[in-house]
Amino acid sequence: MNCRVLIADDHVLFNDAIKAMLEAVEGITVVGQVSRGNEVIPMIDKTKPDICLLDINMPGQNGLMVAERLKESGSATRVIIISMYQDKRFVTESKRIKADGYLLKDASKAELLAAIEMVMNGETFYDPKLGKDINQHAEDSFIKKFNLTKREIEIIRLVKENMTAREIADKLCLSVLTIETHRRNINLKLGIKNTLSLVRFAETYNI
Amino acid sequence: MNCRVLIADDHVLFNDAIKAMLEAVEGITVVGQVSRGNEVIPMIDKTKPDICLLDINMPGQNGLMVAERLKESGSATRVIIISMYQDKRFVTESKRIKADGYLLKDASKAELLAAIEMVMNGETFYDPKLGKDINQHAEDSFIKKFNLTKREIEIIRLVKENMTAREIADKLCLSVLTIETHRRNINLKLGIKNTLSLVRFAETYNI
DNA sequence: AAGGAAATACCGACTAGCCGGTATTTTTAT
DNA sequence: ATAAAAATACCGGCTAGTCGGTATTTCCTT
Repeated sequence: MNCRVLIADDHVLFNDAIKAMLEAVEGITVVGQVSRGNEVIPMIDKTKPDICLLDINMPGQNGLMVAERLKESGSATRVIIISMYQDKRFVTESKRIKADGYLLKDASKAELLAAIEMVMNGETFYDPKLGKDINQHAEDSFIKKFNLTKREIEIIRLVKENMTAREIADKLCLSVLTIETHRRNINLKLGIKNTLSLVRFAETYNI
Repeated sequence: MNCRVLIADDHVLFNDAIKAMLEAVEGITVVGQVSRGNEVIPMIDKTKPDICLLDINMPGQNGLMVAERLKESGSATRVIIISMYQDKRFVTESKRIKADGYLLKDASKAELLAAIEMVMNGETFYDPKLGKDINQHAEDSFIKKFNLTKREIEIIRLVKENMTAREIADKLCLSVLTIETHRRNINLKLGIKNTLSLVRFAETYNI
């Protein structure tokens, strides 16, 4: 397959690097790169790429808005959103505007190439790390890695939502003392001492 | 020149792309890539790179803390901070810990190569786009928007580093009661009630 | 059925943070 | 020089969380 790709990210270094990486791949041509949202569509009109790799944060115009306008115009160019955000809101919005893919910057080169191939084949590719099922899998391996129980993980999630032990106790119909014991055990297992560390841990491991 | 480079960024895609881009350059070898802060120094010990390209935001340990520890240990590996932040505070901190370079992700491939060459020649390279007026202005407008004082912002930063009021008091040679008063005033101004909210605020507004 | 793990809940004591306030000193702006 | 803002520090009282422990019940695995 021969695939023409346009890269759009506000970080020129990222653009340059992705271009170098993709151009080493048989069958992929990088036709251009832009770093401002409002440069994307004019460049697409000019170079007619098969796929546009599109960051969300860009000066000039937001990547999702660009993608929406592109799709509304009936363009043949497919769009893969490349984002650092795992945030469900961005994923949901990407699906609403019918973006052809959504990849996290945590993804590997291999995953990017897989996304490009699937999208070229007319399929969509949403990063497997997004969504509930990945959370289930993560939860299983996560439980094993840190020896956390299901209840502990549930409580970690509620702490992450900025709930106090009392609020968590009320929500789960348990004693506040139970919650505090769980938190103590969690802190022991994770080697941490306070709420902020726990929340950061939860964010790092995407609980 | 033959230059061995280690890449450290939490986004694997960025790592993979930078690796591909650098390996196409005569005289540069990528000896490894890591995506967690606490993996950096063990990998440096193992691969002995000439230069480490180091992001600031990484799980496990902050890139600047890693760089500081590296410099303090007398390592021969030079450090170029690669950051999306133009923020003067990061630049200042990079200089304080004697990082060999600081490059924005807005920089181009050519600029990265120039930085690598200068640093290999024993010079430092701080991205020319960095400048006082932008960051000073950003901080000024931030102060105005939330009506925060300089001391309050300083304390917010230390809270973000997970320091207790007592630890902050010791560090600033003030009474813990002073710190608690500042925190009270901060919470009042921002309309928040606890440490987690404060830290999230600080992260959202990039303090 | 039995044993082990998870979950629940409590005790006492401590640190940390929050919340209402007041007051004085220092620094900055006019 | 003066006024205002910022910074500093304290009082009393509260909630929240942490830390050492123990004990019982429920659930799951063997």
